[in-house]
Amino acid sequence: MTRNAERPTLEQVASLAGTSRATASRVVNGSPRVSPEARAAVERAIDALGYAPNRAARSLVTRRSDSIGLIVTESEERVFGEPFFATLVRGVSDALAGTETHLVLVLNRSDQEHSRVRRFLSAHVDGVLLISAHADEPLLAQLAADPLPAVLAGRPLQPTSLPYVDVDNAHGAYVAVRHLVERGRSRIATIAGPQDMAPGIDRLEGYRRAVADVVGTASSLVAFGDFSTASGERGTEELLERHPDIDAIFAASDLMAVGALQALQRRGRRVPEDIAVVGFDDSVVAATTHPQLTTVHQPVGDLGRLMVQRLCAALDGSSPVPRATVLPTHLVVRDSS
Amino acid sequence: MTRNAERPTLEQVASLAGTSRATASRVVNGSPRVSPEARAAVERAIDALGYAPNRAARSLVTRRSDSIGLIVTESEERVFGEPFFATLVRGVSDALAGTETHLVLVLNRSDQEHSRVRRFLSAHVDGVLLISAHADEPLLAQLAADPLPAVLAGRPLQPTSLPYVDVDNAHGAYVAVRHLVERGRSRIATIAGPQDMAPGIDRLEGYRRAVADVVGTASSLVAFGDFSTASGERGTEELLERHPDIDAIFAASDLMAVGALQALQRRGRRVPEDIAVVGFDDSVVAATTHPQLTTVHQPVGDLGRLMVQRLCAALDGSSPVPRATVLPTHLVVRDSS
DNA sequence: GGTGGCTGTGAGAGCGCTCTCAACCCGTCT
DNA sequence: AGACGGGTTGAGAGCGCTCTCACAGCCACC
Repeated sequence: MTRNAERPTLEQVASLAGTSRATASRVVNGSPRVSPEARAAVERAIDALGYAPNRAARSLVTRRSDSIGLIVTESEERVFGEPFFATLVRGVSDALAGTETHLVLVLNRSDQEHSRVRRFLSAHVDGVLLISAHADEPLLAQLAADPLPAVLAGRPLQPTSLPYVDVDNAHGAYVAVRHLVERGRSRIATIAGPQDMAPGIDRLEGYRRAVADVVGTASSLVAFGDFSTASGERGTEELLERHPDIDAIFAASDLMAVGALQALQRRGRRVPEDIAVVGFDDSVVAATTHPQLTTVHQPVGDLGRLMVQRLCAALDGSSPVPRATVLPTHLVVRDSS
Repeated sequence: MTRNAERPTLEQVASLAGTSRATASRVVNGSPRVSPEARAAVERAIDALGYAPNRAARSLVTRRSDSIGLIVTESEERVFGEPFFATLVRGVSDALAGTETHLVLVLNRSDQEHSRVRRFLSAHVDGVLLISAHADEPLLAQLAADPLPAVLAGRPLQPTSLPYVDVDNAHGAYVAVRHLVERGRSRIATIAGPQDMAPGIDRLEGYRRAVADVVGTASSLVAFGDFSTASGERGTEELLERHPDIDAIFAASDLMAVGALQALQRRGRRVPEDIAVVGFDDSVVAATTHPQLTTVHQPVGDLGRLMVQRLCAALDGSSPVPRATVLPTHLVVRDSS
């Protein structure tokens, strides 16, 4: 384990450059108070030795870790469509690319690991990005009480002072339903998501607002699911039973929309001729169904990027951090509507 | 940024416990050379103060970072089915759960970031997990030359001394084709993946071996794709044109299988009645197609877990690290075959 | 009663870095 | 000529921890 025993230190750089360690440090950290000659000499020495600063030593004195934590709670991967996690991580990584900041990943599974996450938080990162679907996420309270800067993915359900970045779920749903109306649909039902999760609530609200905007459209064509394919099937069957005359379904997730397509096909209803279907997420599956799914796209990569930006702002205290940032969603029209 | 100014140090723990810093350190690190009384006193002090060791200070002296890097190259997320990344990370995280080791994520996008990755490697982690599809990945050579322990996901194409963990692509393909044979299919074609990637090569090899096992089966019913849906469509059309009488297609990825389903449907070929289709990956989309896709499941979570185990073995030098570890794949039979 | 080993303990060095502080050089002003 | 000020520099402390080393205490043995 004692690798890199030969890694050069700042001391060696300084002595090769013929300066003191302090001056070498100034060069490494880009201080302006260094003469051009000294700077050049140190830079030459750095190249010659292949010097890279020892992060631990630096952290010890600066009291910064130069890394941020990405905490993902268990349920998340199941709830969001699969591209979500990878795309978000990509966005976060993008935003971090120019900096020296590391991204430390913590998947928060069970309660037994909770203490681990806590210690982790307080000791090892400068800030935290939290991805959590659970409304009752105890970490939220912990983070709010901690001086550690944190940014949430998605609107939290309970009141908290922590800033968050979200996609405009309500407006996305609203636009999806308006689209169905414009296509001439008048009996538009929805399969809503869980009502203990912000996306579930907000997408249903968008649906309701759009339906209320249209005079003469019934407003109670709602079934509830859990974002899964199976629940989409169940929801569709329930809707067809209660309201056989519906001519459109807005599903609050692509997977539920897939379930709807399957249920409709089983019942012999043609999509989009008899019933139009719109999903939400613009996940991989949306392009693999038959017919291909009209769905609401959410800018997940931007979500990650913006979370980092907000966190960095909080870290260096340069600019005030807005408590809420909401990114626009947009409709992707394919063949199912 | 000067948060946690009040974080307790080992010194404070020791003084509260009435011992020296050295003894407190022994307790923290679980040394057996401490009397029960001293241990209890220190533990009480730790609880009272809410002490957590300063990682930077520890790293500085131990010369370990207690973290490992997960390096993912750009193309990867596109190539593998979407659940791949999340599931692998989950497996890695699982394996790390009991330890104090952190997981640092690096997405290696462009060449300009290459130097960043290099510095990162040499300075900040004890070991590396590399996920890379590219055969010509320059990091491979760098890692092989570096004393930094590394474990690869997937068989590397060029010869290297680095250990890797892979899933049994060839056998998975073999089993898939044998399954088609058992279902009575005799004109079995394949849409192979890119031949500059190990999974593409190995899955084709498995197909060829299975076909060779069956006397009287033609062996040149091969089209090539890039694992994407679109390439699956193209490959299917190409196959149908060249060999209109094929009665089964083994696609080297689920997405290509989806493309095949779409192309077949357009041509009015029924699946599985006229043509059976089998995919590879057991991704989310496999369960959302119509008919649902028979596919080869690969234990991606186990892949991650095992990579960590191999890396840890390399780190503590306890046991020799096998150069290759291959995990079994298995067929998931659904409706398309 | 002395020797040897074995256990538990504390003093102290030092990991590589940043940052404060005082010193220094040199040109400019009184 | 002396005082002053801005720019540049180096000495040195110290971040919180681990780990070596020496030593004190204790038992068993000759």
